Amino acid sequence: MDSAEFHAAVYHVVRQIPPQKVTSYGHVAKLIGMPRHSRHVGQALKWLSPDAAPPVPWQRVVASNGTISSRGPGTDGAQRQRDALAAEGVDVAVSRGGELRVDFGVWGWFPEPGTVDTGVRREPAEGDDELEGEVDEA
DNA sequence: TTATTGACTGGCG
DNA sequence: ACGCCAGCCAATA
Repeated sequence: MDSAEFHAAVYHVVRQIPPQKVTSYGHVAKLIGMPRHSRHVGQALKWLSPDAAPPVPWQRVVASNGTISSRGPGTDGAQRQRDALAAEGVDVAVSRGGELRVDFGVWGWFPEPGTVDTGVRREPAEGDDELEGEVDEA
């Protein structure tokens, strides 16, 4: 899988996160079959253009402990993520230290790998004709 | 070529 | 709860 496919897989999976649900970078990495690429999931979302169509609900991906990474003092990314989540009804708690976090027990979405469509089926082969309907069975 | 850098994770104290 | 560290691996410098 090259970089473009990795991006595509990340976007495809992230787009399947239901509204009012959140998951972690690490879990997205697992879902696309690359469990050690959690950081690159973040990169893929970082590089995502805001006017992508269809939109990618990047706000539904947070760190494995449920917190939203600050991305540095001078940035507002975490704030925008909180706003985006709040806008769709997700309760984002704010700790005393100003740390943003969501309760995975309530909002978590962690399906088993293989139960979601990664958008990457198999290597295209000669005469590999396929009905477009059978992308998933679960 | 090697070194550093992450929208990270998991373990240990 | 919090901090520190090792592992991780593509992109950058």
